Amino acid sequence: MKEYLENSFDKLASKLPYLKEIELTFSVPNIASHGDLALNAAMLLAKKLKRNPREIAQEIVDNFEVDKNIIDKIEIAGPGFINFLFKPEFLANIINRINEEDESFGKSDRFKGKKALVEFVSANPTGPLTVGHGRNAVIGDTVANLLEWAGYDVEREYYFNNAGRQMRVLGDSLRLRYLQLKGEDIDFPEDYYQGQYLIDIAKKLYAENKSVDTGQSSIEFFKDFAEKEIFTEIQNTLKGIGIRFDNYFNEHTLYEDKKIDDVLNRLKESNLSYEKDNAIWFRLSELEQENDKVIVKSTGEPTYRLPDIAYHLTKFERGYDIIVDLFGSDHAATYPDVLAGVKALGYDEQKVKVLIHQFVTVLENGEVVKMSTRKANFITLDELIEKVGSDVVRYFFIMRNISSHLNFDIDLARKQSDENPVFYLQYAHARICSILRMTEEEGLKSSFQNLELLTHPSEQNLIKKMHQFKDELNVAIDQYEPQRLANYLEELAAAFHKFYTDCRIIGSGKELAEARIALVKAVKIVIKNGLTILGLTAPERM
RNA sequence: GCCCACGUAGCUCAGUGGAUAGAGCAUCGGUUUCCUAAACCGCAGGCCGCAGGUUCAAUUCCUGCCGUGGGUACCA
Repeated sequence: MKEYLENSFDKLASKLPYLKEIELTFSVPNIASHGDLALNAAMLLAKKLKRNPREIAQEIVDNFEVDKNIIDKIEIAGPGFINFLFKPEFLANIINRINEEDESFGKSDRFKGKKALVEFVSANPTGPLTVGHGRNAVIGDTVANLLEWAGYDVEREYYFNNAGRQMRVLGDSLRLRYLQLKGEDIDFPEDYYQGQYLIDIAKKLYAENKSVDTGQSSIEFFKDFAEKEIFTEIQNTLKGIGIRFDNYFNEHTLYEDKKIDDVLNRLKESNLSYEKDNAIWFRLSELEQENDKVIVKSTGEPTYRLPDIAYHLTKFERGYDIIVDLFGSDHAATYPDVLAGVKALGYDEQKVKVLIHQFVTVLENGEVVKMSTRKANFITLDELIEKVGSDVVRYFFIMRNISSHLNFDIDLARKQSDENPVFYLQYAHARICSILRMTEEEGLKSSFQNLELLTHPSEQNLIKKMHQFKDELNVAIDQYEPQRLANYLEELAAAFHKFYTDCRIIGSGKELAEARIALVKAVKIVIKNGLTILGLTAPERM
């Protein structure tokens, strides 16, 4: 219906040129008596035209060509709102469309032919994924799904670093655990990786081979072994919530492929770097940043900024139209430097969309669990999936605005598992499937012949809700706000459950019953598609 | 100190500058001879952190303050 008004107003603008001066936004009023869509243009124009807003509204309405088959009523209300009320028969046509388009209802080709890269998770293989990584993983995958529905060709990428100090400590931690298994009395350093998972890996190694060389030069071997085990584990965890990556990008290849040297040379040529105190500095103060920062330490080792810039250049070179980076707020400080570098080297940094999600606070037994991979004290994503299931995990991580802190109360998610919103949505779907099974037994079919019989307020409300699906989807896509879709689906499910209690199908007369079946099938499709985008299952029975 | 995000009902949180600020949970009460009660209906619950400003209109935009979290390294 929004589409219809937008097109109509495009035409109207040639008669009333001042309409071109403002952005026309049709919004769904929160009070039903205010119509189906409202336009606030008259108020916006009042000042510009120095005229009374209600008078302008009247002029707009007078010039608007009303198609009686589509629009029921136009009203001017309040300070100058123009409220449009649509003909129920017109609105009901969406039931046909949804049934026809079926599982592609909601897909668009707005960005057809465009390539997108979504980089997420990107945890280094030093331990199992935690709950915090879980939020990142689910948001990233859902954003990728949304982009796909908007027509993008999307690649999911995981960036990692398996070199450096962190990984050496990991390797040495495993070496010491291995020695402990051999019965040696080892004083395990406090700043080493304390987690049980490394003891388990040591046990596995020990079972395979009891005489591994454990001299100082063996750290590399232990590192490799730990990395391989941990990475396998990470991939299994991700598989458990339905996430797969197209690419795993190893930071190390940036060195092998001379990308790092390349960046260094280009910065130097552009006079954006200089040497001081034996280190190489990045002249960020020339790039609207606060201070210059070190990119190569006096030890010769690069700081994280250098490979990050080199990595982003490869993203540009690979020809994506849009580059999405997702990370937690603890990394929020790193990206301005990287973007400044990218821009200074001549790339369009506008293509990079940085999404920063806030932390997850995990509560268990009423207490906040502090997360640290290094310390043994963390809850793994695996444990969480095992406790509450993949669907609940995905939904909980996506149901809130990504810039809000998220409280994940494990006891609550588990204990109230039959009262949480995930099941509310899924139950609506299962209920419809059940209805369809029953009506089939009764010999009733879906029919578009008598959709005008769907006049009950609950039916009308349901139809109008379905009209909003694409709008909500577009907002979720354009604003990178997946929680929009979750909120919408809850509203749709509520509208369905209300319909279910108000309107029966079996026993309501063949014509009405068959129209209602068509309606309910459409709802099923929308819920299913929504759940699919969110990465959840749509159960047929519960 | 400085930078970023957040602050909405008892709790967890929705809310593209618009009309009477919403939902779930928790509390209390009601609905099943009938397609799944994992549902529906009702009661109650609010200085939208505080103070200014912009606007015809501010929970929404701007400034300051307070509170929470994160960042502020030749750690990533």
